[in-house]
Amino acid sequence: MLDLLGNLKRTCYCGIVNSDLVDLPVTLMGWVHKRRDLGGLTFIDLRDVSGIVQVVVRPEQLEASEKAHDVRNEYVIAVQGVVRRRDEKQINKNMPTGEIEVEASTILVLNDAEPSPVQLSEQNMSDEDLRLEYRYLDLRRPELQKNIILRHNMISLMRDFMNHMGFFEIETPILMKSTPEGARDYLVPSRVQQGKFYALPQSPQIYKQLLMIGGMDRYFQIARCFRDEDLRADRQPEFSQLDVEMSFITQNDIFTLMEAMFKLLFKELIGVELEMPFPRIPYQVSMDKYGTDKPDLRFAMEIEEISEIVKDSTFQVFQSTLETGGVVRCLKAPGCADFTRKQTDAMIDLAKHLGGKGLAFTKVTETGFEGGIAKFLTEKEVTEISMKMAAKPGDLLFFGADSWKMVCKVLAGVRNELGRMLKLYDENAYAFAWIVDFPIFDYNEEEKRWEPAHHMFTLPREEDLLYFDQPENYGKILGQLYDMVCNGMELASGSIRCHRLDIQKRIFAVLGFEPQDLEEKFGYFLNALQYGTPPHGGIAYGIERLVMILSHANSIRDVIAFPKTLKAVDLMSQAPSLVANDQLKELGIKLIES
RNA sequence: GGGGGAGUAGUUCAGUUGGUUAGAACGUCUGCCUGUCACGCAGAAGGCCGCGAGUUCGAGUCUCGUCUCUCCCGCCA
Repeated sequence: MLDLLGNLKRTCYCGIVNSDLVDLPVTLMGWVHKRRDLGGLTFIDLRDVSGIVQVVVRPEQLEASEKAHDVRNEYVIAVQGVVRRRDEKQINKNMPTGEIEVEASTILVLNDAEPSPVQLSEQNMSDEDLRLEYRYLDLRRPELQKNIILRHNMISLMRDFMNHMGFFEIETPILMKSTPEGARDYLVPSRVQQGKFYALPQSPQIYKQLLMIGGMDRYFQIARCFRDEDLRADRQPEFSQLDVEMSFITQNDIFTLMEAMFKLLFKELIGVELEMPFPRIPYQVSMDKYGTDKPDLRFAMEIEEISEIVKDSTFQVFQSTLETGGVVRCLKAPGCADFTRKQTDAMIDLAKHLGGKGLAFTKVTETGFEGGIAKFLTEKEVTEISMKMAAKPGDLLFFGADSWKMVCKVLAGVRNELGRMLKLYDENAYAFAWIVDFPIFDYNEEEKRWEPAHHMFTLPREEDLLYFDQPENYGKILGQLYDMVCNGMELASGSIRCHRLDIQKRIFAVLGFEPQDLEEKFGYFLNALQYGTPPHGGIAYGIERLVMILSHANSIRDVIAFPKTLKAVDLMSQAPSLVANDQLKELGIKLIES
């Protein structure tokens, strides 16, 4: 028999019942986490969002006792009772509320529950697809609730901080014009304007710049963004950004502001004191040392270029690589000379997996190099490589020989894998950095044209403006672009924007935009630039990635209340779904038979 | 679009070289139990071995295809 709540008021959360409340009456409401029925005595672990407390029901309380026998896991109940201190022998040290318990006088069964199709205990978790189908049950897991609440607390702190610093929170449209540069747009058909489509924002980039032109001075938004690209463990089709833009500032102002925010976030949320300021590493330096623009700086291992040393090498792979304009670079795995065949093979597989042709290696011994490609190297080469790499007996050297880009990718992958395997860092460490001075343009070899390396509304460094007249030097034009990275993850990306129409036009010229195309796609924005655009810049943070870092979550799905699978499906609601023909007809849309 | 991993009771998993009736634990149900907290004890129900072909006297096991989930590459200015 189910009870109704009536006028009963909850007086306390389960997880915060403590010894201060001993002998006081409480009314608790929550879910039956676990029932232990001893025949006479019944214990109920009662759970709500705050935690779990043990309720004890004595047989003398006839009605309550009867109900306690009948409840099952996940029933929703209300308990009226008195807080009691447990006897010394009965204290449960594994429970935050283990020193007390609630002696029930009445129990109301507010709702019953079918047996859960998913395992709710953390030890023996059900497969993720099943948990996603029953996400509302999965959300009852304290671990997941913790992440979602951490996310709330973080956003709340961000709002307070931005507000305190004089920013206005302004919402920008969700239905906007499609700009097919960059990621694929999610399109929304218009009924009123048949045959036309809105796009969901990939980011509010253009709007926030227009807000600066509009004189709003300092803007922020917790912005929902949408990208119709394939998913990853850290990528969902919809995600949130802390989007920030400010006028009359320099790159350094943004760094200072954001460092202050991070100091606050880490202190308040996880009690970590971050060291300030974060190191600033030029893009080129990061690529040279770590092979990536999002280096994991929790460990020191660095890559060295040895092309010059092996330029006359008889080793076929090095020779042909260098002849075709490639590079040879080396990564030292300290103390790894005892790697088994299986382990080195695993590294070679990783290299191939990342797109490389392979991975050369050799072991460093007292007398020189041994194994792998040792037999192809001259004594002089061995000496010089040893010196350059500061190699010691017992080390293992990996060599990447390919185009510069590919060597970077492969050795960066190997470096990260070694870091993980050899546990070269403290899991709880945070190594932040600003990566700065990105090039604005990147040459696409296949299509023989220049592409924006990051984004095209960026102000070039003043000293690089002369390169716009020198096509051979387009690649040297660096922008006032910056990323914040932490533990090998890109947390934020931003730039000082191009507020000058003349410079912006030169950028578009390099990218080869046809005037008509430009007008159609960005006309309204370029037009706006000519009416007094203040110097401005900003940054955008991936909210989910930040929560992942703070909570040590392995998957972005663990920090989103209702995430989608890698195929962009919501397993619970089965979105996306087919729609009725009438609905399509109204929109003027006809599906192609396939 | 490409490559790897996974799919067996409600759930998590085991299942040998292809060989009788596919097992365990948790959960569920029934009964007993007044200090449990992974409560205990006795019993029971519960299976399209993802799906479809094929090989075979015989397939959970081998082959091919397919679907789903996952990790990575491409992609993500």
